[in-house]
Amino acid sequence: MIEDMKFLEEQAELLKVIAHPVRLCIARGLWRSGSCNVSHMQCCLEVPQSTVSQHLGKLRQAGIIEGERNGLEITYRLKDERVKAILSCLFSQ
Amino acid sequence: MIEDMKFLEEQAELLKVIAHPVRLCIARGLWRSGSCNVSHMQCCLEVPQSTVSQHLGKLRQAGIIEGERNGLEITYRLKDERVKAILSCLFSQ
DNA sequence: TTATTATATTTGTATATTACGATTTTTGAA
DNA sequence: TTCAAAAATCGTAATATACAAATATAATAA
Repeated sequence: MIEDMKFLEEQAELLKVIAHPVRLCIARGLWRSGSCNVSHMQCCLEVPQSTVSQHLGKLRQAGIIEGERNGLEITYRLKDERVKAILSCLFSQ
Repeated sequence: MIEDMKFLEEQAELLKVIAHPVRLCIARGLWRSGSCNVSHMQCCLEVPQSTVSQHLGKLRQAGIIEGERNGLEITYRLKDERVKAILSCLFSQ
C-alpha cells in the first residue's frame, strides 16, 4: 500500500500536461525566451488558433503558465519551478 | 516553424509514459530501491496482475526499465538517465 | 509427464484526449 | 456606436488510453 497516492497522482497529472509535443514546445519556448504572446506561438507552431488556445488553456489551468494582457495581446510566461527543472533535464545541452 | 519537432515528440512521448500514477509509482520505487520483482509491485500497488504487467510493458517498450529473469520471477530496474533526473526533480526532499 | 507459480499477451469495452471549425468574448481604434 | 484583431470557448468526430478478464507462455517442482 502506497501512502502518498494523492501526491503521485498530482505529479503524474503535472507530467501529463507537458507530455504533449505542442504543449512541451510552448513550455520550452517560454522557458528559453521568458515570455511570448499567442499570435507568435501560432505562427511558430503552425496549428490552428483554437488548437493553440486549448493547449494554453490546459497549461494555464494546471498553473504551469500565466498570461498578462497588453491591449489585444496576451503574453504568457512559465510560472512553475518543477516544470522549469524538468525542462532543464530534457533540454539542457 | 520548429525544426526539432521529431525530438520534441520523442521527449513528449517519454514524459507520457511516466505520466501515470501507477507507472510513476513503479519508476519511483525502482529509482529509490534499485530493483523490484513484479509480485512485490503488485502487492504494493493493489491493482490486478494484468494491469501491472501492462504498465510494465509500456515502461519496458519505452526503454525506461529492463527486466532480468531469476527463475519464475522477473526483477526490474530503471535504465533511463533522463527519467532518473526527472524523478529527482519531482521527488527529491 | 502434470501441476503450479510468476509473468506476459490478447481481447473487449469504457473513458479520456485530441484536433479543429464555428462561434463568442474582449479589447482598442475609427 | 461599429469594426477588426486577438484570444477563448463550444460542439463533435476521430483517436488513444486504461482496465480487467481470459488466455498464453515460461520456469520449476513433484
